[in-house]
Amino acid sequence: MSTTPTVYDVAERSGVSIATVSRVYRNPDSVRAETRERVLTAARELGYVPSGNARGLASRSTGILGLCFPDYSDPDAEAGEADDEDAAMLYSDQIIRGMERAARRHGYALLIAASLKGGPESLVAKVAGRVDGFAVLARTVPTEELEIISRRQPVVMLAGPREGTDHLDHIEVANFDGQSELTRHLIEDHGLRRLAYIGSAEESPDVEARFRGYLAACRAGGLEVADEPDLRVRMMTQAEGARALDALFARHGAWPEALVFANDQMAVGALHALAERGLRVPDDVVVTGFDGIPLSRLVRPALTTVRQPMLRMGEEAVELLVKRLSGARDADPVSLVLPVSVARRGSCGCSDGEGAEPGVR
Amino acid sequence: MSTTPTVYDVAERSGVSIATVSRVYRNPDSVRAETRERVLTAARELGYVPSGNARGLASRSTGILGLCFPDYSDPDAEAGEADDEDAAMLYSDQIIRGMERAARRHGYALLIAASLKGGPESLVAKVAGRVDGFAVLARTVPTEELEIISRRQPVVMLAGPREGTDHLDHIEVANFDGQSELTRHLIEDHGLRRLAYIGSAEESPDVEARFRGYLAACRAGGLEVADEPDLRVRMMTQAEGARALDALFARHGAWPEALVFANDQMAVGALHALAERGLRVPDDVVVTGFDGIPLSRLVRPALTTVRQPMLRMGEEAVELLVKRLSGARDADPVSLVLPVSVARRGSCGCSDGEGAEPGVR
DNA sequence: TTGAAAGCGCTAACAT
DNA sequence: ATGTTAGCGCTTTCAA
Repeated sequence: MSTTPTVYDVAERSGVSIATVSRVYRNPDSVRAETRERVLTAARELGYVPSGNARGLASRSTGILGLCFPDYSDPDAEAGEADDEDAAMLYSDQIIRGMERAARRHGYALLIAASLKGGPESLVAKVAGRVDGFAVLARTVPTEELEIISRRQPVVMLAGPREGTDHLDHIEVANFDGQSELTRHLIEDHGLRRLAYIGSAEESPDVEARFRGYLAACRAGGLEVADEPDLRVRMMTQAEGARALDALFARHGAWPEALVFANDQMAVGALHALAERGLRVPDDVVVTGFDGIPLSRLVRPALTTVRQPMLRMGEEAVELLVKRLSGARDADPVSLVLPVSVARRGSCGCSDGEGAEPGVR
Repeated sequence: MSTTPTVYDVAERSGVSIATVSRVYRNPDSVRAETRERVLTAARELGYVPSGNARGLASRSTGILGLCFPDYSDPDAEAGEADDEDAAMLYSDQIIRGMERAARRHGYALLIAASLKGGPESLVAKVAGRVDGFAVLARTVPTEELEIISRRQPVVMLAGPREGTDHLDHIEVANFDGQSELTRHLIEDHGLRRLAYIGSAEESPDVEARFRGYLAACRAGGLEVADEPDLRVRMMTQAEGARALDALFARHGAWPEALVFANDQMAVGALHALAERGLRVPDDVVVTGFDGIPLSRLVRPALTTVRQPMLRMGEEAVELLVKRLSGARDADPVSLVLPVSVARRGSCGCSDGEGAEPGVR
């Protein structure tokens, strides 16, 4: 681990110029085979590895794509080793996976970084300075900052609404459509009329879109509903989902026929709490979620929910970036809305047997 | 997205030297507040973002740690959207998570890349050239190549045996101990004597270590066992786990009292297949796994298994790298063996109620 | 096919 | 507190 060999060392040892050494790596065919071997041998003997930094600097490109996502670290979470599945974390895991896969196909590596505010050197700047283009999960970075950076390099915004970032490529999921289709299913196919919606206090645009989808379906179905969710929780966790029941019990005269949760975590928590109270799902009350996390298939009854294609979101993000990087730099901003699908399972009264559920009884 | 502003542009616009611009970013306090503001303003107006490449080149460090892992892309896997949980993928997800978390704590970002062989520019070289240090999942990269690279920068090897990489830092999990403790539990605490071990055809060192742990415990318990697993499957998937039963049925005169699988996936598959055959677990036959994937808690009966601390593995890897990077470059190679813990659950006949199993009934 | 030389954008002494 | 000046290790014309 002494000194780091450079092109000069390799050049000297193999008796060629540094230009030739460079060529051997960038465009092997442009060098006579014999020379090439000589260079490669010298490189191996010296333990030479090209410096990505120098390369990037000279060629103005890094071969790296980036992803910035929010810091989900949960103060409470430190407790258990094998934590309970955190939806947000699963969410970003999937996106990472999707991006990595697609990036690899295109010959890129992936740089990931969770937000963490610091001096003038914010997270994005760090990432931005090291990649050819990157994706940002909504609400990770001030839009103003993104505006500046996107003048330099392709940026694609993931999830959230487009507000204030019309100049950026953008990918979102059909939250509105998904929730409204699910709600329509409850109303029309199951004939339910007393629904309750449990959303979150924090005004996440995605969650709001879901609620609006719910509202639209309710109204289309002739139900009268307030402009506000029946309940807003703080965290969208299982625990809060379970607790939500108490709040609803306390508040409602008429117990609803269906509990429409803004995500799966809460719905699963509710499922659990309902069981403890001796209420049966879906017979006594219908429960639905949103996201389609793996757990939603595993609980009994399996959770009716809306599946989000998060892996695909990561892949699409990379496709968009790559497209920009190979020419279409000044094309108009693209806005993709990925379709979702309603998974009709046991918790709304649909058959529990949609396909095999391998390994779980 | 026209030309990219540099320190020179910012310096000129704010009437200072490039050195001052640099200082504003690297060490804000060393610049008079007024000057700093002027620079920052100019930078904002210009849309300036420091080039990570130039920085890295000049300062000989990137602020990035890396991870290379195998390409798990499964030819068959393209089928289902929300695939069935792939153990290998979960494995690397966890490590990524752990590394990202720890890296962030230390102010590093994380560069991830799955293997993919190419010309003289192999994956590692690409990663290596862009990070201050990195971790490699065993069997991702030829040891020879690692040998060369590790002369330049810290490398830590994850999982696998240490063979041929004694000069590298290394972290592994106590596969032997875990499997032997689990086996001991079956023999001593449950009084079982006819066990069958299902391993894999591919000679993964980790899996071999598990088998050796099994053997050791069997012999310590006075059982006579062959030097080979009772069965070797090709893929360690749920499907193969289920199929393993047929093979065992066909081969054995005496049906074993316990099926000891080399991982959870297979064990879960077997659980399923046993249920279909009307065999009850653990009454008719005991089943155990290895890994402690989330699914292992969710199946019924819950799977007795050995939990691997993969998240922690990622964290420890970063700690090791950071330590090397801050001085201890020439210290002797470290070899960590992370302890595992046996999760005694329903499938071996232990109480099914180890702690709450939130949300699942 | 190969070499010479001019940067790429920044940091880090060393001056002032 | 701020400016000057060398590089950092590579890619890339332009010549030979």
